[in-house]
Amino acid sequence: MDSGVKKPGVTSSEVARRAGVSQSAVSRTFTPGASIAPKTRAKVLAAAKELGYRPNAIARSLITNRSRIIAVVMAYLENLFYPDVLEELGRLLAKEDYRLLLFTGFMDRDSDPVFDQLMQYRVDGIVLASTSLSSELSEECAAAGIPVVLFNRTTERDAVSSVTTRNREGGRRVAEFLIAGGHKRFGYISGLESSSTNRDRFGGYQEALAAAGHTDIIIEVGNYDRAEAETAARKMLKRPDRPDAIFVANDHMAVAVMDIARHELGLSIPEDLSIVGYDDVGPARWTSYGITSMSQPLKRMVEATVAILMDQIASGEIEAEHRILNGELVVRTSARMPKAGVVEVDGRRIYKPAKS
Amino acid sequence: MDSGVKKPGVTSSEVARRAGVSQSAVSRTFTPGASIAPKTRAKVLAAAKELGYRPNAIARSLITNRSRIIAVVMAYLENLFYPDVLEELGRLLAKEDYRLLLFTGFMDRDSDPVFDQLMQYRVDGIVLASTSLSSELSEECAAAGIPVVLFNRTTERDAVSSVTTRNREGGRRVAEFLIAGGHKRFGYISGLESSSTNRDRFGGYQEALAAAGHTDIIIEVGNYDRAEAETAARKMLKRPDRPDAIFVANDHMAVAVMDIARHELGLSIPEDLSIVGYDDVGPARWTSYGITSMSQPLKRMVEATVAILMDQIASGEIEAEHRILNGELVVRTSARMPKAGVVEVDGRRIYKPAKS
DNA sequence: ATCCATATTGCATACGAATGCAAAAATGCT
DNA sequence: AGCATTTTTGCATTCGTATGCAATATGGAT
Repeated sequence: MDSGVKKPGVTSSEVARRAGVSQSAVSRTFTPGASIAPKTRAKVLAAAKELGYRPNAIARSLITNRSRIIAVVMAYLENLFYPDVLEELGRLLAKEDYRLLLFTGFMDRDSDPVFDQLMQYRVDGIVLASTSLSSELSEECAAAGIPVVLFNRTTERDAVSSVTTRNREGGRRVAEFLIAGGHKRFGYISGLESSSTNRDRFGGYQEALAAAGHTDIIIEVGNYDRAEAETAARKMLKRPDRPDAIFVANDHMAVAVMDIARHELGLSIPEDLSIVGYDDVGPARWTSYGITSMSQPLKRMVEATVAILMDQIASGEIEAEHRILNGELVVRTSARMPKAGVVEVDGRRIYKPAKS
Repeated sequence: MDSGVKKPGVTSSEVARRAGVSQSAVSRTFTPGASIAPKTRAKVLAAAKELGYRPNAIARSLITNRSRIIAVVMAYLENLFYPDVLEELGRLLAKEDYRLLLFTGFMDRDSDPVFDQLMQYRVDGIVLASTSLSSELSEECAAAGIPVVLFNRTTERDAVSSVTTRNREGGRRVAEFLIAGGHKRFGYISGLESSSTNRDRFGGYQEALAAAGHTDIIIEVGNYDRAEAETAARKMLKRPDRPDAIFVANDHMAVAVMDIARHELGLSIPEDLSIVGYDDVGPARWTSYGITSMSQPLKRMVEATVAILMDQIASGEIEAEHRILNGELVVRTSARMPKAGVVEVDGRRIYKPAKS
């Protein structure tokens, strides 16, 4: 229609004039708890609709000092786990009437530019699912008084909240499962060595293996990256004493490892080699892979994340809270099955050893 | 440290006082083109650093009437193509000093709440990569004077900009490839029937098949959804006259179709059945699938998208622009190869028939 | 040293909505 | 009807920054 010079932008004052009331009345009409007579309210709403008025969130933020925006920092989206998280986060935040500002695609050292942005937009909260710059960034934000939740990771000083699963138990469970399956030589393809998640998963794995007398784990580094995982797999599987069981730190890498093992090295899975992953993400469920994997209860993790944020925003108190959820070892076809301990729950097969 | 009551928030006036200058000087220090003496600037910067000042983007937006925020609307992220797009978009937008507000996870009819949000936050531009609510939403936004770019889709009335690839040619190319491969019975597993992308891909496929005398295409609907694609594949492949070549409207579904064909129905690919997909997305490249697929030049598509937005924002003119890019048929192992026409470019094998 | 052109600076105001306060209107009660 | 409450309303101010304008400082040329 019009040549679209700029944006028009109907203001509350215009609506007020049109409705024959004060600007305050308009504001109160659009403010949930405010004192406004039903009759006035109706007049205002009518005028607003006629003019196509929508309250300006920017102006509102300026005065309320809340942006109703949550920043989400994710290093990369290649691993489907994160898009899934993102989608669920978006859903829950929308339900709480919050928007999601996404920061992604920079694994570098430079946390500062990101931090600057966060501060500049006065976001009400932050979800940190970035592997690398967690600690520095989280400290800064916490210091600035902005609620932060570390998603699927933690830092030593627990000054900042986090939502994780029992990674150590998970690693232990994987080891028990593989031992019960009768495996003899164990490998581990690690994630980012600096990440808490990786340390814990490996820690539990190593611990349980050691308890069973296996102290020689063959380790390669995958850094949560597909290409690096491929290289790691090649190296590990070309050894004369190649493992007959590999725990891969996440499914994203496990998929790559399986591809290399099967199609490049001609190994049969699980006959020649068992593989267990972590996350229970989409591709793990695809029949071409069927990865036996420690699940992470994504929905509940996201729920907890949002709950913590909402709590802290509402109370103004930033007290670090650590939510640690349980995962399950979902049994599929990528690893040899133990004789006992696999039970069926809701159509899924879960490894649940009797003792523990 | 402090009990974290609320957010402190250093203001430009505080910095001004500290630096012994006016608030205007502070503002100008942080405004790229502004007139400010180097000496003053230095003083301000020093004071700003001391106090930990960052300009308040909210307040700035209020007065400049630009939020430097681009809204991205994506229906779902399950298809890795979209996370990839998202990541690249984030990268390029960041480079232009724009933030990315993500809306996702609502396939429903209700475009209105989303639209409301967009308007309330006075976003400077919108990228619409949502399949369903494209047309309605885009019209509304365009009417409001906000630059909109449809990503990987179009509408009839070309009042709103779009970035797509030659889907019709793509469909045609796939047909030519399959015909050249000596296939006899052709199937198509469609995406959302209402989407322009699906219509075009199928249109080209059908057209080229018809030109070669094949008028009986077996069609099932997959709606770009994995589960539906599985059902579609089962139905199609259990027919006595099952096709020996299937064009699946995107790779996300093609993966599911391959899983069903191979593991549920025991078919060999490409011996018993050839499959061609679209997008050339991550899993298509994984060796377990090796999907022959029409590529979409993601980076260039995103580049074009951002370019259009920046143009329109800068000029204030909203003139619909349609960028249509070329894809290539990347040949892998999921479909029988024709005798001729496959050439190697940059280590990838591409189907490029001599004639056309 | 003087004067002019140019570069800097501060003042005052604007952006659009929210809100404390006091005035006004509506309601309840006797 | 008269008075005490309670509910609504409008006024005026505030949030933090940008910017037009006029005032001032700076630098160069003569």
